[in-house]
Amino acid sequence: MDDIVKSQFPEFLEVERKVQEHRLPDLRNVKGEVVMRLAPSPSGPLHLGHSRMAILNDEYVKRYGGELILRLEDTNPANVDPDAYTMIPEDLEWLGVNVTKIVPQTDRMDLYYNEARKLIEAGQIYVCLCPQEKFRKFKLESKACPDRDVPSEESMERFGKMIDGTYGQGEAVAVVKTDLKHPNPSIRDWIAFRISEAPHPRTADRFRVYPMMSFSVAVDDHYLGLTHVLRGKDQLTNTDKQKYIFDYNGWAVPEYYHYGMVNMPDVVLKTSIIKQGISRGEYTGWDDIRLGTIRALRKRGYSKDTFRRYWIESGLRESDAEFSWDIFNSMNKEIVDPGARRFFFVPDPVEVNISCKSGLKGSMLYHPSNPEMGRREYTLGRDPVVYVPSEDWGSQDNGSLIRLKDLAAVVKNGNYANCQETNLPPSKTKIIQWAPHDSGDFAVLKPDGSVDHGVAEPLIKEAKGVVQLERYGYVNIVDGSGTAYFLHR
RNA sequence: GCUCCGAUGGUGUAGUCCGGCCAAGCAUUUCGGCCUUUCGAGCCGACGACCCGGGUCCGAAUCCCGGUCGGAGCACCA
Repeated sequence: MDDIVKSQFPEFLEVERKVQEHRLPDLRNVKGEVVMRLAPSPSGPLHLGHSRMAILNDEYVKRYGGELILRLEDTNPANVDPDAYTMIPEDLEWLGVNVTKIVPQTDRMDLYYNEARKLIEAGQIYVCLCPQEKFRKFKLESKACPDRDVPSEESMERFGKMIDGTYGQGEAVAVVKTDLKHPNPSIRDWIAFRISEAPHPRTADRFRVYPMMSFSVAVDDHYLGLTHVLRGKDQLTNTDKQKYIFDYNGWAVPEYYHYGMVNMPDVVLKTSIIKQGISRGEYTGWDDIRLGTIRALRKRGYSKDTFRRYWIESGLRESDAEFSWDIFNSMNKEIVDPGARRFFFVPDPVEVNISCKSGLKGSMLYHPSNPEMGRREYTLGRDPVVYVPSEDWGSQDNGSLIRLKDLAAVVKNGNYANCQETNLPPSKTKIIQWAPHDSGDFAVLKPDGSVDHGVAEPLIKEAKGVVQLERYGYVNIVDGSGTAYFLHR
C-alpha cells in the first residue's frame, strides 16, 4: 500500500510532510518587499534572548525580500560598551542573520533634534524645568506642569539651552504632550529628551542631550521606512507612546507585532551582571560557557540552525512561555549527530588488568550509522591494562560478565578481569567504554561550572568540533589541549 | 495599586479568525519494549492537556459574559 502511494502519488506524501513543519504565519499588509529591523542596545554581545528577535525578523525578510536594518540604540551613554559595536554584527553573522544596513543612533542626533524642534514649534513638545520628583508627582496626579503652557518660542529657547549647556544634567527635559488623563501614567506626557553629561564611548562629549527610546524609535521607524516591527510584549506601552509621534506628524504607523516573553531558566543573560562578573574575574569573558551569550553557546558547540529551528517553532504567539533546554538540545542533537565522531572518554577512571589467551585489538567505528567515516583501532596485546569508569565498574559484582565495547567480554574479579572467549548473546550484558593505558588526561568543562576529569583514547587528539563521547554526551573540542566543552547528553 | 496582554498534557507548539472532519495532532520529557558491543541514533508502545463557572447553539478548545491564574509595563534605561 505504502509503495503504491509512493510510486503513484509522491506529491501527496510531500504535502503531508509540509503540513507537519512549523511555519511562521504570514505578515499582514505586505506590499511587495518589507523593511524590518533589529534594535539592540550596544551594551554587550547578543544572548539567547536576542537571537529570537534576530531570527524572526530575518526569516520574514528572507520570505518577502527587502531590508533588515541593524539599529544600534546607543542613546544612553552610561549603557554603551564600545566593543558591542563589533560583537553584535559578529554574533548576527554567525547566526546567519542577513543584515543589510547598520545604523547607530548617535549618527542621527541632528535628525532627532530637528524633529524635536518641529514638534516644539507645533506646541506638541515643551521643555519642563521641574525637579524630577515634582514632574513625576504631576504625572501621577494627572496634573499639568506649569511649563506645559509656556509659549512654544520659550520652549524652543529652553531646548537650545539644554543643548548649549546652560542647563545641567537633571535640570530640564523635553516632554511630549499626550493625554494627562490617560489611564496609564507612563503614557501621560512622556519625556522625549534628557540631558546626560556622561561621556559617550563612541561620540565622547559631542552631545549632552539624548533622545529617549520612544522618541528616537518613532522617528527612526518612520524615516528608515519600517513596514513591520516584531518585538517583545514588554514594548507594548512604548508602542502606545510612539503612536503620538506618528499622529502628530501624520506618519503611517508600521505593523507592530508583540510576541510573548520567554523565561530562560538556568542561564545568566543579564548584560550588567555578566559585565560585573567578568571584571571581577568570576567569568573568563563574554564566551564563558556558563553564560547564555551567543558566543558562549557557540563555544559549547550549538549549531546556528538550532537557534533558527527553535525560534521558528516558538512563533509569534503572544502568550508567555518557558524556554526548554530539553527541546533545544534535542533539536541540536539531531543536527549535530550525523557529523559527530565517537570517542571513548572515561571519567573518574580505574585501572583494570585483563588476562587474555590471545592479543586484544580494539576496533570501533567513528560513527555507527555512517561506517564510511572509518574506524579507530588500538592494538593492546595479551594482558593489557585499560581504564574503565569507576562508577560502572564498581556497580558490577565480582564474577559478572561485562562487555568492553568493541574490545572484549570479560569477567570481573576486583581490579582484574578474564577474557571470555565465548560468543554469548550481547543483550543484557553491561556494555561500557574503556581507554587504553597510553591514553591522555582529558577534562570536560560543564556549564554549571564543574569539571569532569578522566582519560580519553589517544586518537581524540586529532578531533576537533563536536564529538560524542560514548555513553557520556556530546562535547565540543576547540583545540588539542585535552579539554572539551560540554554540549549536552 | 493602576494599565495592557495572555491561558491546549511537565515543557514547546498545531487547531481558535470562518463552531461540527478534534472522544484534540506533532515535538520533547518520563516509563516500558524492540534493535544494537553507547545509557547515542532508529523503531514500537504507554502515561499525560482544551483554567473555572455560566450563556448562545442540534453541536463549543473554538463565539459571548463573569471569575481565577500567569506575565509585562508603570524611570531623566533600552
